Amino acid sequence: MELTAAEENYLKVIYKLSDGGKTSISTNDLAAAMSMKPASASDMIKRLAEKKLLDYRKYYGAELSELGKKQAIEVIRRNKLWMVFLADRLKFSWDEIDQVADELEHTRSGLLLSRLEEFLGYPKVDPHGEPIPDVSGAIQTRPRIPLLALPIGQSAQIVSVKDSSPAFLKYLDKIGAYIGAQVKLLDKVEFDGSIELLVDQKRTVFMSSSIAANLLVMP
Amino acid sequence: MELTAAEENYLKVIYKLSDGGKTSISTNDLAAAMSMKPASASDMIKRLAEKKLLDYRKYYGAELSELGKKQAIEVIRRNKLWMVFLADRLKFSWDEIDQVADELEHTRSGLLLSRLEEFLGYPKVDPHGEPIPDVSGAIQTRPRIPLLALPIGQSAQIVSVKDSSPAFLKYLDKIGAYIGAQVKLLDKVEFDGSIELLVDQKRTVFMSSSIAANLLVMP
DNA sequence: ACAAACGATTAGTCAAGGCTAAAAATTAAT
DNA sequence: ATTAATTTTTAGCCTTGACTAATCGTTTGT
Ligand SMILES: [Mn+2]
Ligand SMILES: [Mn+2]
Ligand SMILES: [Mn+2]
Ligand SMILES: [Mn+2]
Repeated sequence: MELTAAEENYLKVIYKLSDGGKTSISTNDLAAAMSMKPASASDMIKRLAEKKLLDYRKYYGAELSELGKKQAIEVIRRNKLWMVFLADRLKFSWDEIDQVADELEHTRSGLLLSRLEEFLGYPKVDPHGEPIPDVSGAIQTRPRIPLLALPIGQSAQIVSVKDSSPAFLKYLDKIGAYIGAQVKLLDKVEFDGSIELLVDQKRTVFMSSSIAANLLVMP
Repeated sequence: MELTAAEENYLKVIYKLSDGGKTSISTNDLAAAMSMKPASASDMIKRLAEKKLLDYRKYYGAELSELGKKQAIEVIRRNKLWMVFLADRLKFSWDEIDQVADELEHTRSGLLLSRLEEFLGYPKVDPHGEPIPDVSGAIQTRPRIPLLALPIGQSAQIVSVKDSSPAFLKYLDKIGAYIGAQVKLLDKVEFDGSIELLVDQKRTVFMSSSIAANLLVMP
């Protein structure tokens, strides 16, 4: 079953919007996430339904089928492996990666993918700290909590960022809060939820709650 | 001027068929080289002419314009850099490379290309020994002659292969005649043009003239 | 309960890029 | 010089995947 690049793009976004294909998504949400018009999304939903990639009841939203889920995960796997290549080997910064990986992810060649994975040393997470699905489609999730949920005085490792905007990533860079950095929550301000953080045992940083809310850590 | 993948594929093939864009090519030849129907090639030629990528007189063939030549060389450059990546880093064998590189070559990102080139160490030749155009489009050709034209007793380095068929490449592998290998022409049989060759100062090989005709060497 | 608002689908259009079949132009053979 | 063969172009059709405008269904506010 050969999917086109457009179909793969839709599947990937549907998967992400619907929390791993578990919940139903609306036409307008899909269109917005794809930066397209609702009519186009509606069209594509109908076609994906015909190909049995999702279950669809008119006017009531779409949900990925098992097959659709499998295909979406495959695309995500390709995307993340290319992300690792771009970040680790080609020294792309976080904010430059996504667009290029969105193109490379559609190169269809089983050999390419397995060789790339081997070349990269079988990475387990992408540059944002998200787990990479393995060859069978299994996604190994690690226990992680929002930085804000960490008890005062406890240390943890930054494992993931929820926002990918250049501004946000640039800020993280500035304070040294990269993926894998060790942090310790020194204090929480009750009033506005802002926090005081020790980064890599070196630097103390004050951070607003809206920033902290986008960081996930592993205690 | 954004070119589609289809347009880039045609330009690349036109360039190669027409000896660097210098001579005019026919619709049928182009169609055959693209594995498409003459009607489709005719269609595309018309569109490329409208975009000033080639000069075209109905019924009399097409020739690349300076602009078209420049674009074609750019595609070839991307193609060859990916080839080097696939061969050197992902350990693809010669016969597995071409199809995948034909897909990767269309990924459009100036940053990607320059970083990839840097990562690969600014290679000068592709895995077949063909020179890689530099960033300005210049192609540095090296003096090279057919193996058959080498005088008896003279040594030379294999720099390029003219055939890319799996069977041929497999044979070269077997006798150790990779790109860069040092060879010495020991003897020529007048009758059938076959030759006796010393490969890498180690092995003596007998080779038919049809094989030898596909090897280019640098004395 | 019904109208208005909102969300989703359909109808119709377009461009790219393939195809087949038919027509036209060129080239080769008698 | 005609005719025949070959090459090239055109005409018409198809699919994908976008769009706008119009319509249809559902949900909400009064
Ligand atoms: Mn994509
Ligand atoms: Mn290509
Ligand atoms: Mn067309
Ligand atoms: Mn459609």
